[in-house]
Amino acid sequence: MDERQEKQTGAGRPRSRKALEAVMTATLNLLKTTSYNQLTMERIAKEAGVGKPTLYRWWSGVPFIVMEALMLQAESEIGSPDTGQLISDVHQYLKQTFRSLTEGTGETVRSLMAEAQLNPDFAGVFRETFISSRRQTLIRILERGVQRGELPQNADLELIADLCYGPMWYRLLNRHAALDETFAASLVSYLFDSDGR
Amino acid sequence: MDERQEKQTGAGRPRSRKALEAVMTATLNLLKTTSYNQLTMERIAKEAGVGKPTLYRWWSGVPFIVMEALMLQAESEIGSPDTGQLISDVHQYLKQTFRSLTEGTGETVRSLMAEAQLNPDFAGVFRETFISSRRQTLIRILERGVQRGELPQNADLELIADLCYGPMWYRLLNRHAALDETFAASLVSYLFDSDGR
Amino acid sequence: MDERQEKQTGAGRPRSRKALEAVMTATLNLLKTTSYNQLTMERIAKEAGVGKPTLYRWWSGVPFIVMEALMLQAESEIGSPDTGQLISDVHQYLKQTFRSLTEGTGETVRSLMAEAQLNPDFAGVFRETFISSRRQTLIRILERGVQRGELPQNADLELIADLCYGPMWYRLLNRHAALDETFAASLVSYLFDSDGR
Amino acid sequence: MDERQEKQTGAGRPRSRKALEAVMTATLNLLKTTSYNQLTMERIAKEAGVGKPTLYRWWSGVPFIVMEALMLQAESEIGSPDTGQLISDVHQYLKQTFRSLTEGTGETVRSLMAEAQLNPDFAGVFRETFISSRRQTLIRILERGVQRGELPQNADLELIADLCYGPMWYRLLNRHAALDETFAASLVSYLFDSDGR
DNA sequence: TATTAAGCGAGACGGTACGTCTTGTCTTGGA
DNA sequence: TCCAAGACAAGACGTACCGTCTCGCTTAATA
Repeated sequence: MDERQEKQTGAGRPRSRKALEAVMTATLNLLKTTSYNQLTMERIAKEAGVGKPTLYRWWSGVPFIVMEALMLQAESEIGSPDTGQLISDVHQYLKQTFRSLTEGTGETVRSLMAEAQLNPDFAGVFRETFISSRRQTLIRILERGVQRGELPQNADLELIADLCYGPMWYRLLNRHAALDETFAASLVSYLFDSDGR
Repeated sequence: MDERQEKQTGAGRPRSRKALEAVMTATLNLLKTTSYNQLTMERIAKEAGVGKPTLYRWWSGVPFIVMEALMLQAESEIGSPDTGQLISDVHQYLKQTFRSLTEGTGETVRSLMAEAQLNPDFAGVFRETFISSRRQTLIRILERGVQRGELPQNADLELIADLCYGPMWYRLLNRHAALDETFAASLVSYLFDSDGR
Repeated sequence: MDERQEKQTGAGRPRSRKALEAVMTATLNLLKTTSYNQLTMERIAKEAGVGKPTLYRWWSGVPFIVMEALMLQAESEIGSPDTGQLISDVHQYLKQTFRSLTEGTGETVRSLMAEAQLNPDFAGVFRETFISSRRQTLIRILERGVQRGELPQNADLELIADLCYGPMWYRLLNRHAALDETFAASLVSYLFDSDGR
Repeated sequence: MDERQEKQTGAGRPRSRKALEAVMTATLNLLKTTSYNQLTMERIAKEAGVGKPTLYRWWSGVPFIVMEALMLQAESEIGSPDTGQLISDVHQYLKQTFRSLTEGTGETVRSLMAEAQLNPDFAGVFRETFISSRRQTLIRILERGVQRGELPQNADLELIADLCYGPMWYRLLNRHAALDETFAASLVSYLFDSDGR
């Protein structure tokens, strides 16, 4: 994922791990006190005590830095539950995800999704790095459901994934209702429990 | 929708209809050839042959202009189908909406949603003016379904609306799959047809 | 000097004397609280409760209004002394002029002179209307001195006028020293009193 | 005269000599074809091929740039004559000064003096940098006259300086008569030659 | 151990867009 | 018929960031 610290062919000073860490820390600090759209390369550089060229050497813009900082922070915060039952796996997973968004990173995640719409260079990276991995986790949970016979062999897992993630993103972005446990329960119930209708 | 030209309390030159129209036209023209995030107040002013202060007198920024232009263009493009049957009403409505997004305004709508994430001043206006009206249309369709007995009296219409709009926005923003007729059909089938699973 | 309030030939609403007076009053009021270069046509119009086009109908810019207001205010504030003696006439006249500048209009007069440098349209009017009349007053005092034999028949009165007014303007504009009575006395003494050297 | 390029405390890209020179050249060029009050920061930036922030980094406005350009151009154009005689020294000095103003920089100098009246930030700098140095030159000439006994020990040199510079500025600003050699001669004669009256 | 070249901070650079201000003209409706 | 109110096109203002560049200092692997 990161070919940056290798090479080191001949002489010369190696790249400073310290600078990278300072940037990540500074970014997370700034996100605590200011909103995403107030972040600029200049501010991050100043806060991290790092030169702008250093920033540009390793990242091509603010959203790339923020995404990396976010993934570094949230690393393995959300696991993949395996209770042996589809409904409770999905329920668990959604609850975890909602909580993570509500309590912490929601604002920033919203901003990154927004950035991905406006910045084509970032869009691809964001989807393949950030979104895709989480979607895969859900798809794997669903696949286990198919194996167990809880879903039909020909179930459209992509559609079901959209039906789980779609409403989540919709509420996250549109803010017309909370991403709380009630919502997770209703969602799971409506989607998987025939009696829930 | 626009109470501005009514103010006209006493004296004073009234708002120039010509300038307003020039701005709307220029904005739509620019959107045809450039992407949303290349739009600037200055470019719009120049294209419309209008002074910047005139722009700022009536709109507080690019997204507000774009939203108004979009609503003016799409006025009544999407109707509210009434076939007498819930499933086909929803199907019809989603198909219409998807087509409108796919063929024309999708790019710009995505950008406005993104803007709403990054620009708090715009967020409220966007949701209350743009999103809300369309959501109401769907809710009304669902209510008719309840009246006809196609949905139970206590059905959670807000949840169902989220399950319709959520996946749409998710695909629009995340671009991992098309907003085509197949998707509309699958969605409706999964949500309302017990045999569709 | 002012052919504006006459005519009133046929029908129609007569021109408002009230508006003119309001402009003059408003201008003088504004000059009490703000500096000349903060004056704008718009601010004067607002303060006077007058439309901008009305302002432009009668004056072509801020300095023209200010000059008229100033002359209206200072009308006959400075007389032409006639003590029967050249030296005391000039001394008297300079003292009067210095006092008027120091106590009141100095700031504004400085600004008008500055404006005349930057604004060719104003330059001519300013010199012919404002400066010239005062210069003539001094020249007349000097001529009386020639008639009385206090100055030689071939005295260069223009040069002497420059020697009186020049230092005054120089100190007014350059502010390196005060325009006080001592200065008036020294000036007269150096210029007219052979023993004063 | 310019302690800016010496700062260079530690790191950082040093001030670009090229940019500085381009600005000076562009300013002098523009002054040849347009009048001072048509000069704007934007035009200078464009003509010099320099960004506006670079201009504002080093100068706080148009008059500051113009003054620097003028001083750079006129550097040591006017010397301090020393003929051994007061009258001819002053005469020489005034002739030089008049010629410089008449042939070249007069227009711009007038404008700067005007600017100093309207712009308090500029006023101080202008007087201390531009005016003061020239006044000192004249005062030194007069002091030599005192040492030689051509002027009394207690002569008021400041007054005499005002009597030389005052009429010059008066004619420069008021334009009622030329700044020619005749004027220089009359002035010197009236001020220093008892028989000249 | 000394050399040496890359990485580093700082920050100036040419640009672009911002949102505000003022100018002088115009267009209404009310008096 | 004249006016106040104020909208209009134009364009300069001074600021904030952008992404690139040029410095001189620091630092660690190579020789």
